[in-house]
Amino acid sequence: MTESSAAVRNTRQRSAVSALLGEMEGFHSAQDLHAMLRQRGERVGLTTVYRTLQGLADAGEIDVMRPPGGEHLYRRCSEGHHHHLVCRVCGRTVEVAGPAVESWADRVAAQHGYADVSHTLEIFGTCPTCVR
Amino acid sequence: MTESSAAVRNTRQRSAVSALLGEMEGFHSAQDLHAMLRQRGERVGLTTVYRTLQGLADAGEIDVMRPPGGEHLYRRCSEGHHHHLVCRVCGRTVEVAGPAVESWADRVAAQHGYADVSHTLEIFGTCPTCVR
DNA sequence: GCGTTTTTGACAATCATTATCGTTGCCACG
DNA sequence: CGTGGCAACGATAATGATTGTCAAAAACGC
Repeated sequence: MTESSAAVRNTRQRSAVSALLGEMEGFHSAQDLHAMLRQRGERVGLTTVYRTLQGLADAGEIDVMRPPGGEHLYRRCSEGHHHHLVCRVCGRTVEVAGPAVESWADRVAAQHGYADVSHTLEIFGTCPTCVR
Repeated sequence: MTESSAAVRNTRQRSAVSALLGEMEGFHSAQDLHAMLRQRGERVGLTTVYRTLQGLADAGEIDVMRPPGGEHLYRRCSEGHHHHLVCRVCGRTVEVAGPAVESWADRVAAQHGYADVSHTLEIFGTCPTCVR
């Protein structure tokens, strides 16, 4: 503890998870990602996948979504803050940005005296393909 | 089967859950509600509480929230569509309405051709009391 | 290279929710 | 008023994702 370094080490497993997310489109569950890494021959423990995903999520490098289905879905996505429009049939996802919503949320929270504000917003619908 | 009635029967348990929700403020988990019913002497099974809550949620009579913590929280709340501003420390909740957000979500979804649109929005912050 | 410290990973534990399935009670009709 | 059908109930077991544990392995700084 005499050290003050960041203490984030660069490991093979972390790179593998990060790389995989870089190639993937759409959302995947932790267990999905774990299975994919296995298929690739990467030897990574499920626990580590969870930990790595949490770390990345904390660092803001990936996005987490909690669909009604229950399991958490992770995805590497563009930097800024944004939300998702998800097809409830096929799962196709569109990233949407809503500056108006952001400011509205902050304003409302401030009106009630709430500080350190964050929010989650997800839009569900049926995409054009699945409607037909 | 010759009948076409709605087949929603009026049971003691359903009334109990509904009544309890009517008296409660704030959000409570299914298990909380179950425990409270027990304390009152109402004999209701946990399974039934879950089923009833789901039914009420489907009917739009109560609101469901899925905080990052994991468990679902239920609350009887005002009729119209609205969202919640929740203190992440003490859990105090404020109902907020955002017509602008509603229309924005619908508009964005429509732009991408999505139909049958719904959305979830929750705002988290630290309430004035907990800030100090 | 060496020691320290983080990280890993197999497994068990947790915990809310859901399924099962025999029993109970509501409701309608005779 | 009695009865039969059918939905609801409820105790328990099952599910399944996530988190905790802890010894062993690996990475980083020197």
